[in-house]
Amino acid sequence: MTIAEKYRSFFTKEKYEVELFREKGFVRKKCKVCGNYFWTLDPDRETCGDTNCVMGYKFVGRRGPNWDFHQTIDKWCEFFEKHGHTRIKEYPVVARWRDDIAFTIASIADFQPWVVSGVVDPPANPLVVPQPCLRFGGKGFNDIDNVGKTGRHFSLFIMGGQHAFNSKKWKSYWMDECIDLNFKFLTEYLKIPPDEITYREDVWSGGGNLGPCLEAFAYGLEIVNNVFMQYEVLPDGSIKEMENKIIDVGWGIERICWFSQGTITAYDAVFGPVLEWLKKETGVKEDLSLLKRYVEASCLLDSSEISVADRDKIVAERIGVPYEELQQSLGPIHALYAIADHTRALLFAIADGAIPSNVGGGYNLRVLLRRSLSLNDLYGLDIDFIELFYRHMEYLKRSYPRVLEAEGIIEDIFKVERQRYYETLSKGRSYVERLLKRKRELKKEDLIELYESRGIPPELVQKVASGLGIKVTIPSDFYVSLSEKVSKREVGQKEEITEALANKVKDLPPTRELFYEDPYLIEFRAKVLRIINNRYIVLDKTCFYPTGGGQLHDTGFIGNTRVINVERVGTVIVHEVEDTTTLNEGMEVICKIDADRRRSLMRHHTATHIINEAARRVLGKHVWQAGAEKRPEKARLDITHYKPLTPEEVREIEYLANKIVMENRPVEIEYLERTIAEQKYGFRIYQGGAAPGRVLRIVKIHDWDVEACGGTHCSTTGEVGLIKILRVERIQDGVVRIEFCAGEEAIKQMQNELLLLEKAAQVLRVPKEQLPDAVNRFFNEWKERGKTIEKLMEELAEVRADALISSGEKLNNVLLVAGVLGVGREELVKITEKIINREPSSIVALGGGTENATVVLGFGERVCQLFDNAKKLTNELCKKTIGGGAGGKPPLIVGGGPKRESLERLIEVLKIELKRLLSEQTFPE
RNA sequence: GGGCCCGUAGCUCAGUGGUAGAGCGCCGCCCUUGCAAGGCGGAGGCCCCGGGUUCGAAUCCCGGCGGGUCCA
Repeated sequence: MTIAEKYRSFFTKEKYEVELFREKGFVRKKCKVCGNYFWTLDPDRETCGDTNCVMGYKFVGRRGPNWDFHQTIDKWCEFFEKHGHTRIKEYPVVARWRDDIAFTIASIADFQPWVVSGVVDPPANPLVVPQPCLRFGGKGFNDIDNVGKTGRHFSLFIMGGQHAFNSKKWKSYWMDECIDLNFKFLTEYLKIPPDEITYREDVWSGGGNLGPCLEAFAYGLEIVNNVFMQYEVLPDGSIKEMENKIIDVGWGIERICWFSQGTITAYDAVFGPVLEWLKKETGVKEDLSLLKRYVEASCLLDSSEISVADRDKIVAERIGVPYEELQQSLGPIHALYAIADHTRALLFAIADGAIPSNVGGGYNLRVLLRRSLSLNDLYGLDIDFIELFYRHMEYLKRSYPRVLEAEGIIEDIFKVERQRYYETLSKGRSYVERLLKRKRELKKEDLIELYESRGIPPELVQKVASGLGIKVTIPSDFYVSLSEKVSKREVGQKEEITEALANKVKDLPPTRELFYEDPYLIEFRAKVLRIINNRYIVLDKTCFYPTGGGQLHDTGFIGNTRVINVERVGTVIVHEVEDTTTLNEGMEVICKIDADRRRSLMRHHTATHIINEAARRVLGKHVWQAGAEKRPEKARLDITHYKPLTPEEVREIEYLANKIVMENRPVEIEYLERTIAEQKYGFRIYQGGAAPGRVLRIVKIHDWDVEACGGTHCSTTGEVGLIKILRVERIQDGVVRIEFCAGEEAIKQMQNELLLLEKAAQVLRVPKEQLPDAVNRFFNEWKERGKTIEKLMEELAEVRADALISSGEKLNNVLLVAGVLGVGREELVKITEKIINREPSSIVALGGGTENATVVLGFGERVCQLFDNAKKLTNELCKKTIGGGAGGKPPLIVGGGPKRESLERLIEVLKIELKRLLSEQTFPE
């Protein structure tokens, strides 16, 4: 049972009955279909207004105010601005200020967690924001498949966020005024007759909060959900009234636009000229009446419980059109809708700095892109995707100029991804072909393996198989079996330690942070406030930097005890020390940090900021920091980039970074209120991920880089000294790791590298400048020599084989060659091969080996099959005499063992055994 | 963040503990008026790297590097 279900009975009629309902005379009724309570002006109404309850969309063909996409946004904003709201700039769809979600999934996400929890003031109150949101589903595979089919599902949609914040400090409106505004917009702007509007009661929960919500419906479409965040859920499951009560209203901008136009689907209304162009380019013409019937039937089927293929079959039956005919007729237009949606979502995501990838949120983008390509191929649409992206850009830029950020980069990303996709497909195809030639039959496990490890969907397997005349059936539960895997989350051990410490320091005042006041301070006096478990020390002030923001902690001394770790626990800084016997709570101590270590960390941190921007200038605007670590000896920076770095790019980045160092630019620190910082510098400041708190510490390298950062920095770039990139690696699709060092470490590094070269040059006795040529020559010579040796061994084996053949004894018409030679295994094998190839009626048993004993048995073609069990015999004898074993199969058996001294005896025994076996048979001449 | 798959000739890949292979491509010769095709011969391998197990590792184990893929 969900939290919302648990508290459903708590939310009684009174909790929903707003002023408007009383004033206008709304009546509360129970929906005869879904059983939910709803409010309406029409006393005869029996259903709540949800699509399923009223059996479909009822506004199609009904003309409203007829707004296009941009007009919808403008009108909607205009209405709320007229009623005291401030329109704020939308947030990116990539949620960089959050560490719990990859993409912005709702307008309220803009204000979580800092504004919602009351730590940070809202940018305006009340406010509206037409926020682009990405949703890829999460329940299952079906959700994304809805896009294009139901007429209302999008992977990217604009949520018209209407928010009002109420706290001790902030006052705004609550339910009465909210629903009042709501009703005004629906009736006055959207011109919906009042008695067509219904408000359905529901309970909303999310992120540990709970509250009543009223969903507004008209003509079978939910247009807006009014959520009132009012309660928080405590750890014991009980609820309590929140201090910050927030109005979280999400308007479906696409739905309003659709509603205002009365088109068959929302796509027709929203994509405007882009969809027109797509239709013209591809020549796709939809059968309008069939499409209308399809949407009417399809919108009733719950997408999360039924696969799209099944749904289409049901729809086909309901509207009385054969399934195949339906597919053929509507498939292309559905594909166009989906492609228009997916490419729009990709455009926004890429413009905001996301990159398709095989991990994280990037994977969702890859799925969108591949799905678009596959639909394009399936219906032979032959869409020029690059132009499509630019058409979207052209259309969207009026309301969302930031999509232009994708200009120039989106082609390259698309091309790289497209190539990868088709490579995977063609490799997959040929792999399946080979597999089928070997196996003829594929089981469910095979199909799953093909899909999971090679990305070959079962449909493709089926297609390839039928080309070879093989039938492969896809189990109906195929995708279900895939999703059955359970993922476990590991709880960090470290978390538990900090949690235990947190309880022991929570009564202490915040530690004064001297490292921010003066990053060059290395010695200070402080008072010991607390000693915990003879291991942890809290001071009243400190310049020991605690691990954070990717920068490692400082080390040093408190009094004469060594500091080995420093962590931030809430607002208190805790020092972990070796022992505390010389310290007492309350005493004053002299503390000193390891200055060299700190200096090195500062250089590495400033260098990280320099490199980050250098990479962006060299590689493109899509580059964002995806993680970083600064250690005393080196640092690493992960950046988003969609292909591996070339050596030239690496050199260019390194060069540019050092140029900034040499220009000795000032590094300035400033403290800004979060929302002011965002407005002044944009979301680029969130390079290091989510920065906590109300006030942000902004680190600014003059005319170069601005980031919210809690680290210690050099005061000018010149202090970094020198930046040396050590190596780059691609840690996953879309993320490249740059490892580098700065200052003294960089000098050491360069000296070490030079030393390596010098050592190598010395070995080859050439000047280091000639090293590449010399190494190349030596390597080639080495290869040539290997070939010569091979040839000589071949010849030698020939000679030895000759000698052995003439010295062998003939027994029962078979030539028996046995003996011990002073050669290694490889040579023994070669000699044996030569003899048995030349003498079809021969048996060879040779011993040799360099350190260990080796024996090789060979059988000529004509006697071969009579010695099937020779391996077993040899294996046993080897084990017994020389302590090893033997293997292989006739005509060649190889064995060996460590007891070299018993080799002669082994060969003797083998000879006797072989003679015995020979005498038991007769062989023709 | 987690899982799975793959690294062998220039390319696509077979080979699962015991002689490193195939197809395509490349070079030479033969056949042909020429082209296409065919026939014969040949060159071309740190079997990704480093450890370990073993008498013996392309093959098994561990680690690393490189690529692919599925899922949260």
